[in-house]
Amino acid sequence: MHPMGYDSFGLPAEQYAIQTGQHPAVTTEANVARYREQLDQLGFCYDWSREVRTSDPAYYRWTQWIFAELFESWYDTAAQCAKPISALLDMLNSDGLTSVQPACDGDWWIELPAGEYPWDESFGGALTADQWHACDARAQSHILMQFRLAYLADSEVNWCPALGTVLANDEVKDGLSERGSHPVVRKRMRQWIMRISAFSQRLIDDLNALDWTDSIKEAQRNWIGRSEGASVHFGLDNPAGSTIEVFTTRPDTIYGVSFMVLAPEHDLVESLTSAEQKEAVKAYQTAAAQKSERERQGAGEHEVSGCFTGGYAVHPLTGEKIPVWIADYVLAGYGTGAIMAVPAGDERDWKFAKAYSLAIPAIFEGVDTADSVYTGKDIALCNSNEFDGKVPIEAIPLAIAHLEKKGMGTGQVNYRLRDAVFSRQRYWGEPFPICYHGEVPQLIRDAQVTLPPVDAYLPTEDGDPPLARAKKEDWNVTRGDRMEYNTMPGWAGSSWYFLRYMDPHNSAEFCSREKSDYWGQVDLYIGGAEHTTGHLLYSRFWTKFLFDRGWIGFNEPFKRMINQGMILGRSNFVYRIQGTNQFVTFEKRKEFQTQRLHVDINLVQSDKLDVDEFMAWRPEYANAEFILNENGEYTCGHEVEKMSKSKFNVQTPDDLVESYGADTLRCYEMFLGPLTQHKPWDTQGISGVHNFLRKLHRLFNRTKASSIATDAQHRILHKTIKKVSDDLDRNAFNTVISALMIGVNELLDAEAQSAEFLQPLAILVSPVAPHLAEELWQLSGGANNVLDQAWPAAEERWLTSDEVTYPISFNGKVRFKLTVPADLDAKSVESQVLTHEKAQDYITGKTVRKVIVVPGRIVNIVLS
RNA sequence: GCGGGUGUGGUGAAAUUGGUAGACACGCUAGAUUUAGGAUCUAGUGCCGCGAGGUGUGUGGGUUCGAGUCCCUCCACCCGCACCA
Repeated sequence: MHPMGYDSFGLPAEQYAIQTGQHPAVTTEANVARYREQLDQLGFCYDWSREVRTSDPAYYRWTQWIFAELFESWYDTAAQCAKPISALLDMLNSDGLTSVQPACDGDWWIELPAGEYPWDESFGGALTADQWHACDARAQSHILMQFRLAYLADSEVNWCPALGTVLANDEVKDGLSERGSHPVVRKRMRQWIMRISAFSQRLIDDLNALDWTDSIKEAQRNWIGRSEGASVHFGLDNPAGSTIEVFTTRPDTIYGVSFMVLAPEHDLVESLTSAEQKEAVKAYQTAAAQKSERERQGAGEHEVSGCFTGGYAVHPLTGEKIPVWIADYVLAGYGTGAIMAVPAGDERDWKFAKAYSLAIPAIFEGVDTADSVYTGKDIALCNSNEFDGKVPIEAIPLAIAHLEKKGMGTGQVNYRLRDAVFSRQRYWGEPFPICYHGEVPQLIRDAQVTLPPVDAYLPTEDGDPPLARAKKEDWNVTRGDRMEYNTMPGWAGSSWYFLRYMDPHNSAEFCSREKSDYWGQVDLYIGGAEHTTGHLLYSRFWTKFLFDRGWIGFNEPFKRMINQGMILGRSNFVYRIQGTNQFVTFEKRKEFQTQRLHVDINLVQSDKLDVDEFMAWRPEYANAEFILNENGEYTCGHEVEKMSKSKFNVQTPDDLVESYGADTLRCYEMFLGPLTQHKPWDTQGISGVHNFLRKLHRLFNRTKASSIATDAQHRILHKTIKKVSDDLDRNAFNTVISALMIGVNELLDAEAQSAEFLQPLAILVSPVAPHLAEELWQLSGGANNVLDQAWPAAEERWLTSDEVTYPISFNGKVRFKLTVPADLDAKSVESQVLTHEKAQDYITGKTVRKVIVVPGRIVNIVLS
């Protein structure tokens, strides 16, 4: 099966709709037709009866169905398996949460206030059946939401107030929106989220059985980021009885804790902060919120910053008072958003302690940590009571046991992988099959929700997503108080399409079990390594989910994968002066604070921008102003990078097909280099490949029916058959082309003229140059179609030769060549070489220490 | 900083298991042919050297009869993630 489809929801179509007012379905349709034309023109053999489009309601109906099933599922951590929510309900009704551990946030009850739920302040998550029964329907639905695999929760987004919309990281440049150069802030928003983190361990473990490159597997492991350590509770005075939970990979260093740090957004910051510190803390929090995620984490040198809350925690083992700070370097989204700081043993804690003159207790034997930090694991601990004299490898398990005994902590495994935000405030995506009764979301399962028409593809004035523009009667289904206004992200439809290929027209199921059992996993997946931490992880997640629930019989989507290299393009840039609509030429860009923006390469000739076309390109540039160079021109910057729609550096194959033909383009692309390597798109060498195809044509054009092939010609042909077959098997398409070039050159030299003899060559060429191959097949008198012919076999008798030429080397340096009968044994080769007159020149006056004869390959004579 | 990848002529690259480094092309040089050409053909083309020869796969070392290939060291560039407790 060799199918093709379109991941046809997404930003470029939506952006175009915003600019032109045309419905994205219309432009998408046109684009698909265009792609199909190009694919056909290039001679690709896809099974078009299996084509899918993620934006087709008949397809996204099943994307919606999978979402609904995720919503109706929870994860049993004991069984490591996704299960239907009905099973969890049964448990809750009989035992509460006493005998089951659903995957959830460590403090899932934190946003369910004690007053409104049947528990008090000291509730720690151990819900009883009685408490469950005491909840009303609304409360029960909120509790269940904490355990669903698709759930609603607050999450931070890039919010651009001026545009009234949420931006992707891609659309934010230097803290300003790429479009319009407006400020962007971080904002909490109610979002659909996928509980991929529940699958973390399986996503790591199951990598072992996959035939993928080690680099991709390693990158996924790092992304998932398993770390072992302990969860430790630090008590607080205020509010009395409360605790800060931290995760640490080094519980053995707990006696070196001299302060604690919370993320500025941490829930406990408010109650911890003393009256005197209130203002400073507030200011720090505001400053942190105004920084974009990129700025806060990445930008430039990491300057330490933080603020004392005025509050204190209690050390779980020593009972000492420990100051609690907030700082940027602790991330709200990782672990518990809080750390115990051990300045002696952690780089960042050490820098922080130095910057704010906090104590650095010495806990490593013979190491003075006043001047430098020690992060190794080879030195024994000191000043650590029961861990004194032990190296970390011994002390870590001891520390965990000790904390557990005292009830102050537990051993824990943490994963870096975060749950995946599944909402987009966009129009051109799958609508959710969800309506709301008040705050409570409800699934719509008896009818498919399709995208309603809207008057504009922009957010509403209140900042609601575009779908909020649809009036009640615009929706094909309306339920509850309102419909869900968000749409699904791009990766929704692309996470399962390979299953739809197996059963593309099924209107009763996403894919019948019979079909998925028949086809099984994808045997070979050729895709880009740039999807490592996105698509390739999400597909694995959804596959495991569908497997757990019994809808498919395998738990990994892609058995074997080859990562093709990216084709790189040459991008052009313009430089916008920050906060203005003024663009400065490349030569003068350093005189201003600018944002570098991609510009469509079609508007640029030899790096000179056509400013009129540029102004017409997008409405926001209609009244752009330009600062030109001395020649009155606007020069663009340039860079070679991934060829991509979002970088506006895409070159279409059309012109090349026009002047050289589709077969030349196909062959040239293969000839450029190995499949897995990145290659800049450069058409310089295309004439060489074009020449080759013309020579090939000439070879077939001068055939004579009466001609009979010589032995030498047979040897050339069969050598070529073998090389091409072998190289195709190992996906070395670049050397397939050069083997064919060599074969054709040699056959031309050998004046091959027998049409029948040349027929296998036409078949060899058919995978790389199908159009020409068909013509050659006809020219050589072949019947029917070249593509239906059996692949030629290389005959052994033409591959062997009765003679073999040995390179003769002395001390590893090749000096001359010697041709001997192929069946001559090593001993005889040796004596022939040593008695050869040319050998005497090198041997004379020296001692032959050793003679190495590698049969069929080389002879090496070691002299001293 | 962490992780991954890549380093071979002027350029894209080949060398599949440790066995003649630079196949096959592009480009370049010279010549032939042509009204002309960015067409075609012939010869040459890693570097140094008139030559014999020497030298050469990012650097330095090692293993081996033999290393682009294996081991160690360092360097450069590219990609991803960027304070992950």
